[in-house]
Amino acid sequence: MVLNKYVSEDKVLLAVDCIIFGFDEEDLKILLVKRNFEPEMGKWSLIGGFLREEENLDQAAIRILHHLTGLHGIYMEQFYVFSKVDRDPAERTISVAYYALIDIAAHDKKITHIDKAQWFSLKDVPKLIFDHDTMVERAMARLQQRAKDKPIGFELLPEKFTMRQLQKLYESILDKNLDKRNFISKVNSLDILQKLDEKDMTMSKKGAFLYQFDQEKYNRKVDEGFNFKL
Amino acid sequence: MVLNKYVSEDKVLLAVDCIIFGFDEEDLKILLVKRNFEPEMGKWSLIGGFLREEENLDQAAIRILHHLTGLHGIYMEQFYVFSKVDRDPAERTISVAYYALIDIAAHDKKITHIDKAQWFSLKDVPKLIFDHDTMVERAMARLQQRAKDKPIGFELLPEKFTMRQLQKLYESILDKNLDKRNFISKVNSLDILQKLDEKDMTMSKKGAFLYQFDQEKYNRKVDEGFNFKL
DNA sequence: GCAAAAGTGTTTCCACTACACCCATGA
DNA sequence: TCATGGGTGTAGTGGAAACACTTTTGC
Repeated sequence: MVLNKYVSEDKVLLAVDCIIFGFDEEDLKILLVKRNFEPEMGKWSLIGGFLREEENLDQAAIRILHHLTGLHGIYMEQFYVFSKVDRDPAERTISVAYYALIDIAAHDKKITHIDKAQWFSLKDVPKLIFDHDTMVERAMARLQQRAKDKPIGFELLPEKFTMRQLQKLYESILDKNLDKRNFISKVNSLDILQKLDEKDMTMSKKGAFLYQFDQEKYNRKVDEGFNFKL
Repeated sequence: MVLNKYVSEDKVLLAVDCIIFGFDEEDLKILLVKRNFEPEMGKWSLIGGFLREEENLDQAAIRILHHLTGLHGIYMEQFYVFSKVDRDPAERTISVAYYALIDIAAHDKKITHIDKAQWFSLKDVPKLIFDHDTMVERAMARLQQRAKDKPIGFELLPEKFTMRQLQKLYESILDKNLDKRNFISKVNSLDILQKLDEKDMTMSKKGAFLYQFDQEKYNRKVDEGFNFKL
């Protein structure tokens, strides 16, 4: 028989909040919703929900993201817990924050059906409820850090993309301009992209070659202890 | 009036577990205790406790560390949340893991009064309860990462230390040998140490100069956006 | 005088940076 | 023919790594 020895301890509500990053060829954005319950109903907020008895936090994050956006198979990573005593005025709530990376273009139809969900450029994020502003800041910092040692950028792009798109994405994440030639040779040196025979003709008359992330090659390199730095 | 709209949500126990790193001139170690309550009484465990209503997680971590070791003013950092459904067989418990860095020598007297607390070399850690092994692994990974971009190593050394000690510490953390000359010139280039006129005579006939971390200089450099990399 | 740790510089190499021109095409 | 974005190479610089000998002094 297993005794419950913890009966005298306080229990708390454990929330999961998601910072959903997207990229639309130009700008890094996050997805926000108008909160439809009290407190702070009608204000802009991250999407979130509560952990349930039968799931772990990763599962909760996936469930919440899926429930509110219809999206599956999204890259998510837990990055920090926010626990200020009065962060939620309604009740003591601890929130585990996750960030998610999605390709806006591929999933836009699914998302836009949601009432009151809207993409905001990072430069242009409104005041959010509770400590959600802090969460966004911190998610951004973590994303910048991660971008430098793991090729997560690809999660934000369509399966096929041009070098130009990739560069613009990294410029958005790192918030600085990069040199075209240097960027390309760095990326090529990683040797994790497949150059396709197709071209993207939407951006120029000449057309730009499309590339594709090669997950297998990447996995092999990770196994070999290859040290990614972008 | 603020309504509690969350009444239907599940509440959970939120634990804090601490991976306490120490360094003793030779080896990187962690502090473990023999658990004195059920379940798993008598097995080796990280120190931990539960979050209380009136505190945030950082405060809880500080309280728990202080309560079990008598130590104050210790460097601590939250690094991950563990939430597997059955991680604690007694009851659903989510654990927020912190790592702490302490100077064994300076605090050893205080710590050793604790029943059943013991330092273990990292190479030599026994099987721990629950998922504490995973926590230790992950803490170690985080420590290695942090050591590279923030001079946290000094938290593990006495106030005054020799270059040799500092090097051995970094060798322990990074788990690889470093070149003496390269290490010293890298450290010197950071320009955050004060060389003292004193020498440590315990390790050699010649004696080795003692150094001291210069917090002010460091803070100034951080403000100036200096990019630490060790 | 020798063992044991402290201290000290130089060279090599590679990765990062800066930088400018031609190409292909549709209009 | 020209405007637009696509594509390509090189030289210079700075930090990281490799590397060996002399100094001090207690025994």
